[in-house]
Amino acid sequence: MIDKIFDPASFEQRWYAHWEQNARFRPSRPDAKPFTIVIPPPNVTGSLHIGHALDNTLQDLLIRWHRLNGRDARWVVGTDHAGIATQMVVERQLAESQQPGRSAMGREAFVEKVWEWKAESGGTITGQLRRLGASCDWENERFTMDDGFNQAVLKVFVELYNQKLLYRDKRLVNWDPKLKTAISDLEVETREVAGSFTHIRYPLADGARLPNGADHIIVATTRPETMLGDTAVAVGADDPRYASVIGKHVLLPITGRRIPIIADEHADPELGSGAVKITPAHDFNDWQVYERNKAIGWINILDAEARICAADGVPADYVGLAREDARKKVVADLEALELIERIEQKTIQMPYGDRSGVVIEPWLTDQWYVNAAELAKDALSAVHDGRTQFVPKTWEKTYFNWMENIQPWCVSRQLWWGHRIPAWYTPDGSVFVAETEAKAQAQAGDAVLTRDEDVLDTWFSSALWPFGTLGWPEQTPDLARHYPGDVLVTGFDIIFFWVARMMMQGLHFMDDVPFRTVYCHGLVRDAKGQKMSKSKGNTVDPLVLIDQYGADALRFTLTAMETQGRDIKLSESRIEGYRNFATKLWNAARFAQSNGIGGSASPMPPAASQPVNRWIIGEVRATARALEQAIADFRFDAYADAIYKLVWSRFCDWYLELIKPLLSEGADQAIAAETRAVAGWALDQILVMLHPVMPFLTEELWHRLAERDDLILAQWVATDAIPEDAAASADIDWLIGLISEVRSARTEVNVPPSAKLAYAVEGASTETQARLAANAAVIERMARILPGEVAEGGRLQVVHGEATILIPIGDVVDLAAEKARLDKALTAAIKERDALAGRLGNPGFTEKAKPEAVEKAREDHAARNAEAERLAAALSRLG
RNA sequence: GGACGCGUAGCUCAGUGGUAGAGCACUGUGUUGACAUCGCAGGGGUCGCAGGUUCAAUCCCUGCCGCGUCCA
Repeated sequence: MIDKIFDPASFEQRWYAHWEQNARFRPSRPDAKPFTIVIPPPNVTGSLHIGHALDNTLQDLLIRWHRLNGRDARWVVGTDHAGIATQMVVERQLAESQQPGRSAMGREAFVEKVWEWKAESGGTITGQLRRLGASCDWENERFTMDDGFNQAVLKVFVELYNQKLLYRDKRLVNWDPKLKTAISDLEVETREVAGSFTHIRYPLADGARLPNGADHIIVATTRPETMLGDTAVAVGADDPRYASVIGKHVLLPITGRRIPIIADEHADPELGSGAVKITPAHDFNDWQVYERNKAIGWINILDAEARICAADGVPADYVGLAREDARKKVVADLEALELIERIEQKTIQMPYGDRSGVVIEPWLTDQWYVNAAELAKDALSAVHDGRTQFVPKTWEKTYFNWMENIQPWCVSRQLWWGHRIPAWYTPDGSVFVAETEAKAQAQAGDAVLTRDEDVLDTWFSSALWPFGTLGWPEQTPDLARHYPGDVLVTGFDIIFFWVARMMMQGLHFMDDVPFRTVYCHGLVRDAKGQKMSKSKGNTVDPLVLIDQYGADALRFTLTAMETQGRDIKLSESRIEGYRNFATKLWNAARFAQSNGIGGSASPMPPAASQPVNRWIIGEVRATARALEQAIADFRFDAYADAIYKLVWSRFCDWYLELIKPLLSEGADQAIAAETRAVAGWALDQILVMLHPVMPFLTEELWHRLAERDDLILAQWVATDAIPEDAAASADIDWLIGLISEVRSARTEVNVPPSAKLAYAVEGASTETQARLAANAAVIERMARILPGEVAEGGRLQVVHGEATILIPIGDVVDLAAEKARLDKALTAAIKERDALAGRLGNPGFTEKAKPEAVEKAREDHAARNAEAERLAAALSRLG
């Protein structure tokens, strides 16, 4: 029996364990068409946040739907080693437990610690995905640092190197002085902060003067300390203020160095003084200037932690100062020299590391780069020609824009946790790249080799996820079968980080796109629309919501709120509402069971003679069609809405109520049997259709209603085999309309719900009379009226179609209220009738509008006109 | 500065070239042994503003205002 109380916690985890233990997530379907999704691998350090809940709910919906539709559905799962994030977590833990730090314990011991940590804590997120109901292929769970993946990474690195698409280069990188590693452009976020713009006078050397007589050039900077590394001052070639001093020098204060005045396009005469200081080693633009004017050279004045280091002209008392302290000291020293023109307070843009939160320093180092521009070519054309499609399409523009302006990708990181770069150096600096040290040694001959200390950017391996997880570089059957994947579901925020790079690597190494469709969902925000963040304290923990409302309710909420191209503002009342929806279905199933309605024997609808049964079969069919369309269109909200309406507004509100008389004692046995069969079938189809969204509840009810195989592997609704039944729809629509109107009329004139009244009918067609007779029991039950003697006097008049139902209510009647009610209905009918008449009277409409629109207007006009007449007649009878 | 998105009921959001919808909230009410996590009935919107196209615009076009995001 189905319990009276609906308690999702009592069965959710039980069903998950059952499915997983019985290999339900990946049934053997060798002959079926594959359907493949690769999960965006969560960080192994991670715990499930609401964004994961959304992302994985949508993926699970697709996977379960296709599984029900007979596909060989495979959801490839695993976790990402998350280089920086994981290293930070473990380092923090070491610090908290007073253990020796990373550098104290050394590389090998530290990496060992991280593996230990992963073994202990790395399973958190996968456990949480299970709570959500994610039906992943856990038997083939992968990790971006497992043996197979390591092979893939090595092979990709070596091949790209041999193809000259990956190279070592000395250039400015985004240096994170806290983490002491290079990071990529994408890991830098620009923030606006309050800062100052310091205008400095650089004295001209050798007695030179500007045309205006000045003995100095004014340059302005937000970072005065970098002047210690200046190697030139640039001015516009045609700038009359400075043309005469180009080629001459200034005496760089504090350092005493002479640096040249050069002409370069970087100096914009329109901006400020028109002259700019050039610090090639600490500014991206200035490095470009150096590239055009190599003679000026460059001077590095910062160490890895962004402290001033010893360099040409840097006074000894600066060495070792943090950049902020050096800035103050430079300003103070310049002030003492009376070389500060002025200091302007203004908002400035500063680069910050997205992980460390500290100011990023452009720093000159040797790093490994991928020639992303080359790899981007095919990745661009693959989207242009539709081999991969973005949904919603608008994200394609974002993708194009970035891909068309892509910069070399810095892939080396000065970390210990990650894939160590397979490059070896000889003492004289020659480099050998190979998959193993032995192979490198073979290339290097007798030379002593030292391996590169660095590891690869985490995204370097993530980019291989769609094929690395399927066994590549081995040519496995899995790879042949499941690459390319069908859909990638992800947040738009990682289009650059991940999607673009998977496209590049997939096309390069597999010669095909990694997925046919990229579905980008929005961000989950709090109820006020604020981005959720730990620092704001407005995060919601999906696990808490699951405990409170059940995973199904959370899943339904996220599905219903996922509309294309919009972020989700999550409100708890919505989750509560869908928990109530689950309760509603639970109770409907309980009712079914108590009336002898059980599981159906076949996916085909039972033979049905009764209009109400034929009608619900049609409603199931229409809903299944709508759901199929919703899946085809990736309209998750439409999926949720359609099944919600069927369950609540059709099945529960009407069907179950309409069949109650058919099941009552003394009812026709054959009709009752038919009704039980149809009701059982319809309820089963509801469970099937709802299963992708609410897997736990539906599986539980599926088994409570009958003993049978699991719902997760059931068959989707056989829509093709179900004919349309317009006659049944017309019958039931008429009936629902009648009951609704009678109820409404009763309420408006304050007839107590308990009063059961007699009625007569006027002007009814034979069809209507037949319908009234056929549905007498239901009309009595739901409208609380039954045929009887109708006396003159106060009566309620309900106009429904061509018929008017007369319900005498004698002294109970509130004549004024009834008059007002009819008046209101009449006014509405007249208003619409006249609007339609106006349209039909307009030759422009009748001549130019589509014929079917004109026809519909004529029909509507006639119907409204007739209704108005009957309402007027009813009013006049009232007197 | 460039690009994109969004302004529809009190709130959160669907939607359509031809009478505007849902959930929640609100009001009134409780007859039927599935369900008060419920039922029934109801109120509430010049669809941001201004032009244009059209027989017809909330929907298409242009401009403006407001909000947001990404890139520089």
